[in-house]
Amino acid sequence: MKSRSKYHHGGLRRALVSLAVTEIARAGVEKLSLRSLSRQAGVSPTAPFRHFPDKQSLLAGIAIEGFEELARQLTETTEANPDIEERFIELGTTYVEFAQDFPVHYRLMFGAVLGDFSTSKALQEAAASAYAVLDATLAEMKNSQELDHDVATLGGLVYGPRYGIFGDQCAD
Amino acid sequence: MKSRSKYHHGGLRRALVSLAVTEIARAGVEKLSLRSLSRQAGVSPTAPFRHFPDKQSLLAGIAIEGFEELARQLTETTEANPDIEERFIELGTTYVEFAQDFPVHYRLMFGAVLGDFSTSKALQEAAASAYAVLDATLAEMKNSQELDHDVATLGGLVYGPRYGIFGDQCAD
DNA sequence: TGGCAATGTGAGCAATGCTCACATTACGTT
DNA sequence: AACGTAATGTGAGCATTGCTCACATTGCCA
Repeated sequence: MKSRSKYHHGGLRRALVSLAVTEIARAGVEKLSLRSLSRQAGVSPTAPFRHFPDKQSLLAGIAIEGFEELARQLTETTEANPDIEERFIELGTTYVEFAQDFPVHYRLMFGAVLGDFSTSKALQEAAASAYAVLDATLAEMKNSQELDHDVATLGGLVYGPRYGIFGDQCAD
Repeated sequence: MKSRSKYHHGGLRRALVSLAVTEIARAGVEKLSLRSLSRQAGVSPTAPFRHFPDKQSLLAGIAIEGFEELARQLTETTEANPDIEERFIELGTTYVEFAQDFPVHYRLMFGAVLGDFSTSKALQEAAASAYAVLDATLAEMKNSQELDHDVATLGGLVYGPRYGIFGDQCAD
């Protein structure tokens, strides 16, 4: 039974993320306003704070969603390509396609707009599990090609230092 | 003769850019506040608007300064390396060193935090003249190595599409 | 059925970006 | 040297924002 005047939105968190993405695509991150999102969702200005402690966390949430989607797609191409060499290339293609298909997510993930990943453990984990998919193939290549360096070094060469090129965003 | 109570700041524009850079380095772009900068510069809250039409333009100003500095450094290594092959490598090194030395500028220039370069002609020009330095060497390589593709294509391969990988930031 | 946690509300506060009318200064022209 | 105009800085003020707090409503489980 749904009461006609629904006091509870039902899926506000998801709605906020979705609305935020379209809003950012339309006007840019700097124009994003929680109050505007609230209005669009038909909800009070303070409702978003039940789902995100602050505005930054909403943005982090989008990035997390992006890393999850990217991990999903990378896993898919991994499974679809038994041959390591082909798989390696296809993983690169998948990455670029992801950037084209989810530009807003991509910018938040790799665009240096989120200052410091260390502010969100969930974000770090989401990013890590996406990189893990790549590392798996890298490890396999290391064996089959008898490469000298460890996976971390190889990863640095292939996709650069994780989480951007700056110290404050580097893992470890 | 300088009156003791200086009504005019003298170099407010430069001061604002400089203060903004340190403020961004300390707290991130999203925490940057024009009013805070005014306070630090010892000036009224509306003074910045005499030098920048809005906050975005201040950020664009930082990026412009960055492109100018980068162009300067690239030119320097160009002149210091007669051999084309060595020069090509050294240009890459210079780029990376620039990123390390001017992280705040670098983020604004290549970090997808400034939404659309087309909003500022000055920004486009500053970026273009930095890329021009690279294109010069690319053109020289094209001849000496008898490469088939034109410089624009070669540039795309070497440093990716200009102004980020997204349509709304691409030149032309 | 009762009670608790989750979720949403409304008032309200300090801060911000920006506009406008006005003040002060610098500086080239005469 | 005097003038006048453009450049630069001021102060009041407006709408909006992020966020807090006390309170209301609901879903759900014992």
